Amino acid sequence: MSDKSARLAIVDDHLIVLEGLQQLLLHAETISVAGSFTTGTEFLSFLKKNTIDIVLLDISLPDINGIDLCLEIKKLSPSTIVLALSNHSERSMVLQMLQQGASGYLLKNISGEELVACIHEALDGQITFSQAVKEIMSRPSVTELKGVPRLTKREKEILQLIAEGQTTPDIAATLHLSPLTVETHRKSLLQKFEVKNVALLIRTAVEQKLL
Amino acid sequence: MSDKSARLAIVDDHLIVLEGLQQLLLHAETISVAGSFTTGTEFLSFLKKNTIDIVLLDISLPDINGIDLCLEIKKLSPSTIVLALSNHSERSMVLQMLQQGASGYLLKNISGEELVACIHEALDGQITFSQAVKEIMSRPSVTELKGVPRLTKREKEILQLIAEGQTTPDIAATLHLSPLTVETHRKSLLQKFEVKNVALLIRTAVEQKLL
DNA sequence: TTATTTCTACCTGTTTCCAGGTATTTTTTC
DNA sequence: GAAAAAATACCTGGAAACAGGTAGAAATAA
Repeated sequence: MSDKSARLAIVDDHLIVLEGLQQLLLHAETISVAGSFTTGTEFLSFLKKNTIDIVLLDISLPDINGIDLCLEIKKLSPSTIVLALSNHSERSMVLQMLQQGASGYLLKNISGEELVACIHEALDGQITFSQAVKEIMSRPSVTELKGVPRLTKREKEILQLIAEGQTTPDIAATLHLSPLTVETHRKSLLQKFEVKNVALLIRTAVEQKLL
Repeated sequence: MSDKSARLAIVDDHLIVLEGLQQLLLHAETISVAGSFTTGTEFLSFLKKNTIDIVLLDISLPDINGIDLCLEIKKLSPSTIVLALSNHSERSMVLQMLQQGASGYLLKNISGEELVACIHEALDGQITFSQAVKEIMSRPSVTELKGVPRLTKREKEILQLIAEGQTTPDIAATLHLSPLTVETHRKSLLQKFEVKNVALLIRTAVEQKLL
């Protein structure tokens, strides 16, 4: 970043994590913890009056979710670098955060050196991940492995209605289609999911978080 | 517990949490941190050679789950008090841990004073919860609120098979029953869940974590 | 502008589901 | 030992699901 030590903020509703992070960053004299916060709003109001170079941001906060908060931070102070810090290692979460302008994603099982290294990388303008996240992002997604079918708009719509308990005639009525058309889509769904009835269809759809 | 300070161990795979807890317990001179571990097996082998009065135990560990670990600890050293420490606040988790001999359940958003207070309570032989857990356990369970039907053994069995995509004749074959009997149970399931077809049956069953 | 995908719709026939019962036997529970 | 709950099994009839096609129009991508 620069010559002086970087001003860092921590946002996490767990006191334990706050303390732990501060402890881990104690010996990095290039980084100074300028503040720690337990809610998103708290941090936002602080950010209005102070300059922060980088923020370690817990994704699950009591008042606002990390994705929205990230957006707010970037709106308020585009130069502030956001590093997501989370227990959850779902690809979709990582991608969403990056999309909102985060510069990296760290899991809470990160080590001290790794944490410092990642902060420096982020300050240098790079995108950075903790080791565990790198692995998750590099290996083929579960979606690809499981072969989650890509559904068309109509199919998603009809899947949703099936999951709501609607029968083929019902769905035809709500979508203003011929029941025969609905049956065709229904058949496509069963084929794409490689299942032979709605029971399995619903279960696998739920498992694959499509419902 | 006694006159000297209590020997406490921490088991958590997150370095941040380890550091944070140590920090929070630094000023409690009645408690001394005798060791911190990132895996269950690591701690178990330590416990074989050392005396530990109380252990703060993360439920989600890489090598062994908290419930099994708790049982192992109690087998190895029945006098060691186990306090579960977790991010997850599901009733069932809390109950399972207590059943395995844990003396309490703390969420990671606990404050420093609360943590020390809970440790002391546990050392005094009491069952202790962090504030957030108390609230969860005191209010009526989601199960009761939602009116999750209580299913008979057979019904659960058949529900499971339906969810696996088996048809009535299939189920009859696998359970060596008349298809007509299976149909009767199937009807009971639909009635108890107050749904009108399998699609809804499966969805609500999944939602209520029965599948 | 092709080529491909998606959406639409139809046909036939079998199987399964679902709704409405009734009823006996076995197991629990009180 | 009586009562309640659970498990078994049956019947009828209509509705819906599922399997196996075909096929034209419309939208999208190359």
